[in-house]
Amino acid sequence: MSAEAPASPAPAAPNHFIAQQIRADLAAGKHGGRVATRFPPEPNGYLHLGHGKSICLNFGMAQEFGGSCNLRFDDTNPVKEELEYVEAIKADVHWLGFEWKRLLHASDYFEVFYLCAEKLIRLGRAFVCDLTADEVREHRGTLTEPGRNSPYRERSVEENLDLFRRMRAGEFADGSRTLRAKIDMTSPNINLRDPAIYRIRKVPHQNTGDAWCIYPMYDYAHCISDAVEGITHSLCTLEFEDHRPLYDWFLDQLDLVSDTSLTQPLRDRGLEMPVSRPQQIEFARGNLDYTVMSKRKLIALVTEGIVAGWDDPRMPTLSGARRRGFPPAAIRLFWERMGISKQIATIEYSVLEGCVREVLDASAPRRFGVLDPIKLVITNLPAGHDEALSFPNHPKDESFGTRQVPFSPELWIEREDFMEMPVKGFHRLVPGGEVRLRGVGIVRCVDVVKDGDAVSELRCTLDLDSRPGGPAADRKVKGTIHWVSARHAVAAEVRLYDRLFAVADPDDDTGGKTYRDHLAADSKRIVSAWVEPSLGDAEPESRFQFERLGYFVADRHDHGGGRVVYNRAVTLRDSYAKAAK
RNA sequence: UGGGGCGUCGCCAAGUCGGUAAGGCACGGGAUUUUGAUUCCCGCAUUCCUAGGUUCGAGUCCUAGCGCCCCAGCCA
Repeated sequence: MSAEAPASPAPAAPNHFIAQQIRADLAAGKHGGRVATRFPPEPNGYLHLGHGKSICLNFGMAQEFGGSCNLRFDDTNPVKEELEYVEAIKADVHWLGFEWKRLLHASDYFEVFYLCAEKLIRLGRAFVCDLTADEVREHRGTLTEPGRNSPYRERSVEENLDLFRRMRAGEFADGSRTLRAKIDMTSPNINLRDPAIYRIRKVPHQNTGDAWCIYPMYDYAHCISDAVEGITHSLCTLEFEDHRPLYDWFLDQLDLVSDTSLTQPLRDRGLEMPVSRPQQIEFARGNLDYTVMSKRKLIALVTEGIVAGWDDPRMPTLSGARRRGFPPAAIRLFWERMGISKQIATIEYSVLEGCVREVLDASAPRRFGVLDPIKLVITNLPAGHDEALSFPNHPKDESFGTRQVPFSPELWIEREDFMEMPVKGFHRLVPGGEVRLRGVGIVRCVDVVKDGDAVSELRCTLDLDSRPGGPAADRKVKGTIHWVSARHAVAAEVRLYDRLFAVADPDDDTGGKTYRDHLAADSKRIVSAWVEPSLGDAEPESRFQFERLGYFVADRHDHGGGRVVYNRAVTLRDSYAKAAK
């Protein structure tokens, strides 16, 4: 778990429609004043930024209203899910800054689901169906035509009970039978056309091993899980809106609140939780432009080697964002800024970058690094001059303290901070011109040494009176540039990341294109940089502002043990570059 | 052509008893600045998908359209 502080400044209380609903429920005395939510990922992939929205919402609402939020793995389909993802998901939720009340699995409730199914059968509300998957499809009808009843729909309760028990006992082959709810094959809502409740899958489950060979379907398992966990508000995305009648139907038939026999298996195991009658509320998932978020495409990026893995800093996964150097507070701020509504919306990537800058501006210590070096020699200082200059670690926050930065007459400066033939509006170093070296004083470029066409060295004189504390320390010059002492500099590998996709909507497949055709050409560049010594032994995952360049993070995996490796999270806003366009 | 949703500024998003369009981001302009960063000012929807209607008054109510998203897994 990370040492990240939870939210920084207390944001205003959210007032979106879900918060309003919860407030109203609280005021009406529903659930005895309790608020309980849950984040229910299926452990079949890594969490991405979109999941972040759901995490922030669910944990955020619990936090806001003095309630609790559980982490529940929705592990009802053993053929798709892997234990490997479970640990990654837990780490991501923690990293984002949240703590669950209980860690649970839908599979914790398998015995309850089973009891509930028998109850449904006894109620005459469920039946064992022998139709094949194809036949079920034929009977279902279409969007505009009603479906037809299964020929097995009118089996007796006794026969259904017998068959269902034998399904559980493993007497039948995979896919040969299902347990189905008996609702209405003519419903305009296709979800209500006798949906499957249980299917036969003779596959070992990551938690229950081979204890079961029948597994419950999502619609059935989810609402019961919510109820037995005492969830009060079950928040999910818009596509489940027309599943809500089914969610309510199961719960109303089962009446888990009064029928305590159904939850006895939990109490027997010491899993004591208040049973509730939860309410499902849907909100729009969060989309980000310039990125793909579908699990399928994310997997493809990884398996096709387009990126270096799930936590490649260009990936929209939470682990990718982490490795990129995005602070968790920035991701929380981002989703808070987007808000919660029912409008399907795609937020601009620049909003995310803005949040990262905002959080990092306040929290990242400043440092010097030169990514594209050119030598600058100060000729009026003894060659052996060696001095330690004191710099504040943060321009606006003294609590960050100061640090010593070694200074000598041979420096590295950024190649783009010098222009032999300056364009108008260029405020940096030019032949014969002056510029301030941050914290050093004003230098004048007296000579340009070239190697062929390429500038190899700038020879400058330092105005000693302009040094800090000197009589001309306040003399104004147009520009200030950063530097690193060549003698003391530490070599670093710096990875410059940019957006993975070149177009705002990589999912747009008009003209037969795929997201692969929209990949940006230069989303990753590696440069050899010179950085100030203090950056050499920083802890992995420490974030800094390299002055005038951007925010960088010491790579989680590759930095340390002799290697100095930084990833660029985001550049600084650059109004000069923007104006030049 | 069935059902469920959604349409307010470039991008998000408030607007909840109908009372005369919040806020954020982006953008434009200016100030401060030893980061062309940050910060700070100022500007930025006579108009709410369209067309009718009700009303003294409509983003909010009514009617008719239009557009977009989701649903026909023994996936979640």
